[in-house]
Amino acid sequence: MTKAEKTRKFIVEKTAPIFNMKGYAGTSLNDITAATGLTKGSIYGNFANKDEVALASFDYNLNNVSTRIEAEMNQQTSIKDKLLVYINIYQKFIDGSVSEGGCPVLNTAIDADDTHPELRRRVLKAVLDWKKKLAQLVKTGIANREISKNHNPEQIALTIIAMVEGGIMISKLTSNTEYWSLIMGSLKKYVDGLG
Amino acid sequence: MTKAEKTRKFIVEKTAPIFNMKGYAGTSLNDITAATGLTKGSIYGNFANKDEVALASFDYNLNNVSTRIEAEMNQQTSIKDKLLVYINIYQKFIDGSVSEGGCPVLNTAIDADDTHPELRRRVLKAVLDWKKKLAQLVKTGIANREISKNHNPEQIALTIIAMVEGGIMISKLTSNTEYWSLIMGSLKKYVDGLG
DNA sequence: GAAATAATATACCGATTGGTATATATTTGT
DNA sequence: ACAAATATATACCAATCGGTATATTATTTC
Repeated sequence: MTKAEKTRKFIVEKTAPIFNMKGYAGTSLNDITAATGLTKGSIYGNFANKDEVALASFDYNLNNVSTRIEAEMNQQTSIKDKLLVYINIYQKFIDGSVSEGGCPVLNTAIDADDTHPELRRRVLKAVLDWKKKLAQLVKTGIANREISKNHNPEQIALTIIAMVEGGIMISKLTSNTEYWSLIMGSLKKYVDGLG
Repeated sequence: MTKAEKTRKFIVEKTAPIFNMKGYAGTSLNDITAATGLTKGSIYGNFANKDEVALASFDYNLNNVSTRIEAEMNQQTSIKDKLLVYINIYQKFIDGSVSEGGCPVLNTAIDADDTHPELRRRVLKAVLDWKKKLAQLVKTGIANREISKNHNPEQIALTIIAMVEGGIMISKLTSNTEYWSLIMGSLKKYVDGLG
């Protein structure tokens, strides 16, 4: 790994949480230099512009989250338990240990959908990939007879995503983890009821 | 209504959609003057600063949405139908006829939770009020025997809010109203199952 | 309708915005 | 170790940021 690659990575690691918390417009180059201790010249030696830093930061935040989820899923054997991994990592979503500032998919979707086409494109892809992955799990569950076949995999996938993201919004805003537990309780009942 | 009050209202009406779309940091005073056709002097003659315009805009957007929801609820007789009014106004949420740029509760929660304490306070109150109202409806439904008594009203309220807001995020991002229908299909099933 | 008052426009302020040209270090390959 | 290449820092740019003092124009009130 060359020096520049290391620096690029370093910049992204320090900057990604800021973009996740403050959004694209709310994050200034001054924020970036302050967080990294580097100068503007150094930032622009490694990135063409603020957009490139924001996009790399989103990719980093997304990768962080999805890697963690995937690892958690791999520890589960049944499809239903895989669909429910979100319940157990709520603390990490809310306290910031996975991604400071909450879920980058939710944050970026709201931040960018009316303002930043390229960022929107990436988060759109993230949501569609997520949906696809969950729907595939459901299909496997139907093939396994773990889930009864009268269910629509896409609908289940979308419902899970909506409950998770809506739950993150509520829990983060209210700083109330009990709310998260209640919403996830409904999600568990929903998934259990698919059998 | 004095001239100044009219102007204040006019400024908010023209500016509120911009704040809803672009967020607090993303909306500049130039945006405000461009949208109203007024000058900066006129804006600052009616508002102390950008914060006041943003707060008034949020109040306006929130009032727009909750007035519309309340009207819709009043047309329904059963508790379950009241809990499901969100389904039928999805078009208005997504196409912008209720509030351009999507749901102001969701947008402002994400925009302000890490950046703007006063705005956060207001949207927090909005969510808690919403939860309280839905929980109260559920309690009435339990008293009516429309909903069975083994249910937790607060949990039901939170679950509905999460599904609605998560559903708005997904539908708005993907511009796919079919996704909204599928998620609301799950919500309907959930509410119907409370009986 | 004139005087007092309230509302809007003009012209400006310092600070900050994203971005760049160039000089100075620092790595890297030999 | 030394040159060539790369990476970082300095110093600057025009444009825009939120905000204000003051002048001008409407609107009330008598």
